[in-house]
Amino acid sequence: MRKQPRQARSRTTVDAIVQAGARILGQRGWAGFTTNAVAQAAGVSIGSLYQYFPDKHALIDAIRRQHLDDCLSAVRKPASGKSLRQYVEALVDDMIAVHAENPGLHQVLLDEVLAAEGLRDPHSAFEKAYLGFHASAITHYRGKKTAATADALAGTLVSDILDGVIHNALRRGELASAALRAELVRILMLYLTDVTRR
Amino acid sequence: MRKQPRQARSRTTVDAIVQAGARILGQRGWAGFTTNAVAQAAGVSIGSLYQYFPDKHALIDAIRRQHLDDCLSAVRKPASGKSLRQYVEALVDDMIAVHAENPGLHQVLLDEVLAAEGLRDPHSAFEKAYLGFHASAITHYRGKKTAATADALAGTLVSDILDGVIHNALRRGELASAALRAELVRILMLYLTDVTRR
Amino acid sequence: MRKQPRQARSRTTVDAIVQAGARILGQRGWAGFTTNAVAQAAGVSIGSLYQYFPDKHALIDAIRRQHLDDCLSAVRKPASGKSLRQYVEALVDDMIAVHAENPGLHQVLLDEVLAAEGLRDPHSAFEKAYLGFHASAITHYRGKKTAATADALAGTLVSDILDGVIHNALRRGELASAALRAELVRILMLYLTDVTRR
Amino acid sequence: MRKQPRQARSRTTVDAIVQAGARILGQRGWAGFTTNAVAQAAGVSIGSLYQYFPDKHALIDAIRRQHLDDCLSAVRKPASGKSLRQYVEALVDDMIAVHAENPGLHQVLLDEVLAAEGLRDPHSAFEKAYLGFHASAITHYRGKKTAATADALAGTLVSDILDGVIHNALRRGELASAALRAELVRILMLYLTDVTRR
DNA sequence: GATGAATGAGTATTCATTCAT
DNA sequence: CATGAATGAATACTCATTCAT
Repeated sequence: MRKQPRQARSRTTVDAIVQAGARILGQRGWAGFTTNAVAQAAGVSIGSLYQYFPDKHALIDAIRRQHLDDCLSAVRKPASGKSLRQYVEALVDDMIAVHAENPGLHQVLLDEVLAAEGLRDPHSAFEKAYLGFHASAITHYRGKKTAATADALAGTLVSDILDGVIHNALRRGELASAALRAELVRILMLYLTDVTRR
Repeated sequence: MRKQPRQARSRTTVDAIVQAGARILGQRGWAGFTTNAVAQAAGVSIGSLYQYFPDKHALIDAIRRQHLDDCLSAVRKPASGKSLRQYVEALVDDMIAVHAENPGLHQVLLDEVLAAEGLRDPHSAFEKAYLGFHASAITHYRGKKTAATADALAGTLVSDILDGVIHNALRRGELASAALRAELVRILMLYLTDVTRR
Repeated sequence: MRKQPRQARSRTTVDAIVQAGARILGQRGWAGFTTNAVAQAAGVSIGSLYQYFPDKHALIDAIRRQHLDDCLSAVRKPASGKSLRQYVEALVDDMIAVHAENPGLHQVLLDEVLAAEGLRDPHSAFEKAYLGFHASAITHYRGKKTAATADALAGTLVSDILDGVIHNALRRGELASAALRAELVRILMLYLTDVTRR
Repeated sequence: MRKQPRQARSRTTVDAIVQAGARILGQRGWAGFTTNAVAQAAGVSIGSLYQYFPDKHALIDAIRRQHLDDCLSAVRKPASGKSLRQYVEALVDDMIAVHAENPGLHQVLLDEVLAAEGLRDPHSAFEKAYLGFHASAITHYRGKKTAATADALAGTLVSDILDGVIHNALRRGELASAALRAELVRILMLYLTDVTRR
C-alpha cells in the first residue's frame, strides 16, 4: 500500500475500496473489474483509490489477502478432541460454507486473478500455511511414529481433492447437494483411514 | 468461422492461426492474448485472421474446441478387458500426459477463458460427454445391479478429484512427481473399490 | 474505367457490377457500400471488379453517370406544342416519377455521394445540360425578345425549387401526395407566368 | 453526454470539442470526421473526448443540436408588425446569412450526416418546430378565416423552396448573388400573396 | 486529504486494394 | 480472364494512471 491510513476517516475509505472491489470482482468478473468502477462503487474518487493503492495489482492483492484469511480460518481449527470422522465432517462443512458465502468472488480469485495476474506463486506463505494445517491434522491422527513427508503429501492431496470437488460443484451450482457432501466425506474418510493406518 | 477455407493455402492459414493462438494463450495467458499478437505469431496479417474468425471470441472457441477434443480422447478409452487397477492407472497416466503436454494452455483455458468469456456453461455437450464416460466405466466395474444415479455421482467425483489434484500439481510444478501419481491411483482405487462393492 | 470490355461476356460483368452497386447504394446507403459487398451482390469476385474499375471512386462515377442520364431524359422533352401549364405539369410529373422509382438511390447519390466523394463539382457537363434545358424551355415561352441571362437564372430557380421540394418530400415519404404535386405546379405556374411576362 | 462537466475546466473542454467537431465536419466532410481528428483539432486527448461523449454518434448529435438551434432562431422572429414583403425579405436574408456563415457545415449536416447516421427522421421535434413557425407566419398574413392544413402545406413548400434554392446556390458558390436573392423574394412573394388571398 | 479532468498507449475490427494461382 | 487469399493502414473506443485544483 502506498500510504498507511492514519486517521479513522481514511481507514474507512480503504475498507470501502477493498469491499467494493471484492463485490465487483465477484459480480462482474475480471473483465468488469476496473479501477474506476471500483472507486465509483466505493463512493470514492479515483484519485483517492490511487492514494492508497499504487496500482490495480495492489488492490487485487489486498482483496485476496482478506479472502485468504477467511479461507485459512476454516482449516485452522484444531483436530484434537475430535474423532477422525468428526474432523473430516467439520472440514468439509467449513470449506463448503466458506465457498457458499460469496461464490463469485472465490471462483474469480482462484480462476481468473491468479492466472491473469501472473501470481500463480505456488509457494506463497499462505499456501504453505494452508497445506501445513492439513498435514499436521493428519499427523495428529496417525498416532505413533511420525512420517512428515508422507503427511505433507497426504495433506496436499486432501486439499486438492477438496478444491477440485468444491470448485467444480460451484461451477455446476451443486454446492448445496447433500449427496455430494456425503460422497466427499466418504472419500476423505477412506483415504485418511488408509493413510493413518499405514 | 466466417468463411470456409477452400484452397489449401487458406487451410494452412487457419491452422497456423489456431496453433499460434493456443501457443500464445498458454504462454502469455489471457492478458497477452490479443488478436494482433496471434496474427503476428502465426505469421499472418491481422486482416487474414479476421477473414476466417469474425471476432476474438470465435478464435477462442476454435482453440478450445480442439483442446477439448484432445482431453476427451483421454477418457474415451474403453474399460473392458482391464482390471480396475489397470483402468485407474491408465486413466491417471493419460490425464497427466494430456496436461503435461502444454501446461499453460490447459490452465488458461480452464481457468481464465471459461470465466472471462462468460462461458462457464457447466452443462456443455463436452462436459456431459466427459462425465458420461467416467460414469459408464464405473458401471462397467460394478457388475450386477445398475445404479445409474450413484454411478453418475461417482463419475463426477472421480473427474473432480482428477481435476483438482492435477490442476494444483500443475500450478506447483509437480505434475511429474511419481509419489503424487501413486497417491492419486491409491485414492481412486480406494474410492472406486468401495463404490462398486456397495 | 480500367479496361474496355470487348467481349460480350465482360460487358455483362460490368453491367452486373454497376447495377449491383446501384442497388446496394440505394438499400444500404453509403456506409454499406463496400467494394466487396458490391462484388458479392454482382455475383463476381472482387478481383473482377477491380479489373474494370480502378477504384471505388470509379465505380461510384459509373453508377452516377447512369443515374444522371435517367434524370436528364425527364427534362429533355421539348416544350413546343404544349401550353405553359401542360409543360409544367409534365415536368413536375416526370420529375416525381423519376424520383419515385428508386427513392433510396436518388437520395444517396445526391446527399451522400456528392459530398462524401468531394465531387461537388457544380459545373459538371451534366449540370450545365440540365440547367440549359430548363432555361431554353423558359425562353420558348417568353415569346418575343430574348433575355438569356434572366432565363438562365429562372431556369436555375425552377430546377432548385423542384429539387428542394421533391427531395424533402422524399425524405418525409410524401412524394405521392396529390396536394403537394398541385402546390408545386401552382408555384411554378405563378413564377413562370410572371417571368415570361416581364 | 456521458458526464456533466462540473468544473469550469471541463466546460471549456466540451465546448472546444464541439466547436472543433463542427469545424472539421464543415471543412473535411463526413469522411474526414474521425474522433481522433476532432480530439486533436480541439487540442484535447482522445480520452477526454470519450469522457464526455459515449461515442461518435453522440458528438454528432451535439454538433447538430447546436446547429439546429442557430437555424431555428432565423425563422423564429415574429411576423407581426411587418408587411408581407418585409417578412419575406427578412426571412430570405436571415436564411442566407445563416448558411453563409459556415457553408460546409450546413451542407454536410443536411446531406451527409442525416443519411450516414440513419437519422433521416423527418418528424423530429426540430423539423416540426421549424415547419410550425413557417405555417404560423402564413396564418398571420392570411387574415380572416383559418385554414390550418393549407397553411401547414404552404409552410412546408416555403421551407423546401428556401432549402432547395439556398442549398444549390451554396453548392455553386453563388449564395452571395443579389440576383438570386431578389428572385427568391419574388417567388415567395408570388406564392404567399396567392396563398393568403385564397 | 480529496477530487475528477486529462492523458495516451493499446485493442478489436473494417475495408480498399493487390497479386499469386 | 477470373478468383479469392492476403494485406495493413486506419478507426472507434477503453482504461490504468497522473496531477492541477
